Amino acid sequence: MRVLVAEDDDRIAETLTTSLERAGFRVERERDGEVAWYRGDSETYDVIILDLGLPQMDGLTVLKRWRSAGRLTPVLILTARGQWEERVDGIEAGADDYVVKPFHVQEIVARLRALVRRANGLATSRVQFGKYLLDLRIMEVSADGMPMELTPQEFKLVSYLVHRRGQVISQLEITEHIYNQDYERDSNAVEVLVARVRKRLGADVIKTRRGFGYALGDGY
Amino acid sequence: MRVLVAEDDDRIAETLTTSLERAGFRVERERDGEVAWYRGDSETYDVIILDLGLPQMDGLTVLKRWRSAGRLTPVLILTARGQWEERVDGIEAGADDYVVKPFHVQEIVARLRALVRRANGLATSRVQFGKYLLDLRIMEVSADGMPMELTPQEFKLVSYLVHRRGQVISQLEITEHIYNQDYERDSNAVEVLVARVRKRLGADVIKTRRGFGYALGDGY
DNA sequence: CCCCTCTTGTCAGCGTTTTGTCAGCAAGAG
DNA sequence: CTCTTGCTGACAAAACGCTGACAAGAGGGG
Repeated sequence: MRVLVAEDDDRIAETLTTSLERAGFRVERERDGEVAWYRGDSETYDVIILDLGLPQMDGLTVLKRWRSAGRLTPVLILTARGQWEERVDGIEAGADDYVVKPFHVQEIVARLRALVRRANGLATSRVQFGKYLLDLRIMEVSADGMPMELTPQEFKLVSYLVHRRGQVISQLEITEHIYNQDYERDSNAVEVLVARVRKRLGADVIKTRRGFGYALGDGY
Repeated sequence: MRVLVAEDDDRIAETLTTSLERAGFRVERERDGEVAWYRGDSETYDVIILDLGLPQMDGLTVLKRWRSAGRLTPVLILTARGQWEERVDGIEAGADDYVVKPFHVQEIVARLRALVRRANGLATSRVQFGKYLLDLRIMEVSADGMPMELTPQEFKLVSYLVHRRGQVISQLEITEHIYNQDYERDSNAVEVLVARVRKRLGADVIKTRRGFGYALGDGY
């Protein structure tokens, strides 16, 4: 889960960052509206948190530009208490949800999860794949009610593959989505991780497309 | 991946060149706006890096000319810090992304990759050619649902030919687009590759135009 | 505070597949 | 017929991904 936090207040941004990272998101932060705009335009995030009062280019403009360029990444906006017109404007500009400052971080996390789910077209936070059930809320994969005891990193990998079911995903893409930016070019961490997941869920859960990447196995 | 770097500052150009080459791009460099325009107009690059302050003809003009001539090659522009209007102008002139100088080279590389992905992916992820279906999402060519098991290099060749369907493509062009910079001028690697694809998909999928190059066969 | 456990990245070694090279051959053009 | 261009099969090198072992770091319990 890759999330962009566009927020100029350092304290807020840091609170968000730590909580989101703890919740398993990969956070990138931007304090300038214009820069935030082009990152949201050129990169693929799973969800974006957007403060409306940004320097350089205000959040509403940023959002409108994304939408008019066809970017459908779910956006959650942050507004100050009492500024209800802002919220209305935001929703009309294409925001998917909003949270009022000051906020509870858990609330943000919950809303983000909901947004991502909705965007993926998954009705619930629980997804069935093959004989397994992936539950995003409790971060668990189970089979017939029996939990599978995945480690956090393994869980991230499975979530991402399930999320992009039906596609082949390169090692680079996996690295970018489940690791923080410090990725070494020649590391076989992903391969090892895949092996570990296979050892737990069965070898055919993840299939290898040599030279291309990985995908969920047939029937998953 | 073929990239044109239009930049008059030697130091910047060299930094870019080495990093891009290390990242697997095939780099061509031009320091003069007018020449850059001509090359971008007559050659086919996968992506172009364009400095706006070029001698002879400024970058914005170059870009506008390409766009009005229908060249859709993704362009990333380089602007100086603080030149906010430049960026807006650039985007409106048809740039796909921009980076502010001074920049981190890794950032450029990441952006280029994103651009190329977007440009290739946005076109269409599934294309029918003859009895075959090319699916970029799962990196597979299939006939009646039966996957054809192409190797990565074979797949790249087919993708490129399909992408430029109806045109005759020289061996040099193929080399430039599907190999990294290290191509030996006297190598028959492309011929061998063509032979391998023919062995898999049938001899008439690719036809030879002796002395000129290759093209997709009639009916494909 | 120490010790134990769990997680995770790194590494070296291995088997397999992929790919470039080469030499000889076939075929088209003149 | 000759010359040039492209094709083919064999081979070897390189790339790719898998595995088991190891060690550093995080976290928990005593």
